Amino acid sequence: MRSSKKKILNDFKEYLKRENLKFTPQREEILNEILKTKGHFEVEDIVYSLKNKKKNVSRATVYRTLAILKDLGIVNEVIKYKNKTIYELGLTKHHDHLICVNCGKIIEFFNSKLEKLQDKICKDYSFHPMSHRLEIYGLCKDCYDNQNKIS
Amino acid sequence: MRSSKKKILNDFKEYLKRENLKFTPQREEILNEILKTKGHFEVEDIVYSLKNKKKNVSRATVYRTLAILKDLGIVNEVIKYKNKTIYELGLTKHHDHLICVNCGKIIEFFNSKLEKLQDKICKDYSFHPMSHRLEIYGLCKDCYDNQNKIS
DNA sequence: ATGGTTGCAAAATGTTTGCAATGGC
DNA sequence: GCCATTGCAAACATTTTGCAACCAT
Repeated sequence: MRSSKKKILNDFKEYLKRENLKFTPQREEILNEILKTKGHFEVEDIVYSLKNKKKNVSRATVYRTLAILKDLGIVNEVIKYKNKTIYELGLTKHHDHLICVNCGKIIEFFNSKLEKLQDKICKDYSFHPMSHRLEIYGLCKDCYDNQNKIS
Repeated sequence: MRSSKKKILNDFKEYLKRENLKFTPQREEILNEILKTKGHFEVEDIVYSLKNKKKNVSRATVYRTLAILKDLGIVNEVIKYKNKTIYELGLTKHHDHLICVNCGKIIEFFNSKLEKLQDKICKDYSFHPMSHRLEIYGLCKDCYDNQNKIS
């Protein structure tokens, strides 16, 4: 495993200590829940899972903890979709998304040329990039084939 | 002018007729306001401008009209930033965005190499692209300089 | 006159915040 | 014991919606 749960937990604890924050059961539960989630998630997912497990963690605490985890880089905001924020575990290698507008499938990809080209563009505009998000919308192979079969 | 205001207005009227919708003074005022805006805008900008001109158009109507204009392709949602939607006139040539996380400034750019590279990537994944959105977050020159001045 | 449209206010949604009680360290 | 943290509810911000009056066609 690239980054073990143990290591992440330690990073989290160290970060909290460094920032003079406290390691609480709630924060631990939230982190655990996020680590269990392999893909994308939103606040409500975490609240719901914890409630199901009879762990009492308030929605406010989830929001507050996510803010910390975001600062730490353990989670990233992926996108605001339908007025709500979607997060992902930020430990995986950076990647972009191909999103099928028909079936909703999300294909992840990474292309270093693309990354370099973006850096060059930023330089041209004297812009100092911190992160980026590329979403390409269209039809995945299956949906494209199906569509052409029918018509 | 690539697409005159007159033509857009006509497109709008035709679309409304086709969809069995009505051309109302409010819809005309909203469209005019949007056409006057050269760059990005949000709902509040439109509401505020119209109020200043003593044109009585409710916020609800602005939202409802924007939904129509979005379907028609006259406006596009650019991003959801800080939980609010930012729009732009959708008639301009395709471009991507550099977004300053400090001052919120949005810089537009277009790079044909980038477009071609994306097409290639899609081909590699047998994905048939229809549109895309690239947002690069970071610091604009001014904010970057200011930040480094202080510390 | 018919049926879409409007403004309003209320509701819905997602997120943030003030505060008293709690609990890490 | 200090001070960050928590849960709660209230506050906020944006967007959506129900409804009665209205108006474009």
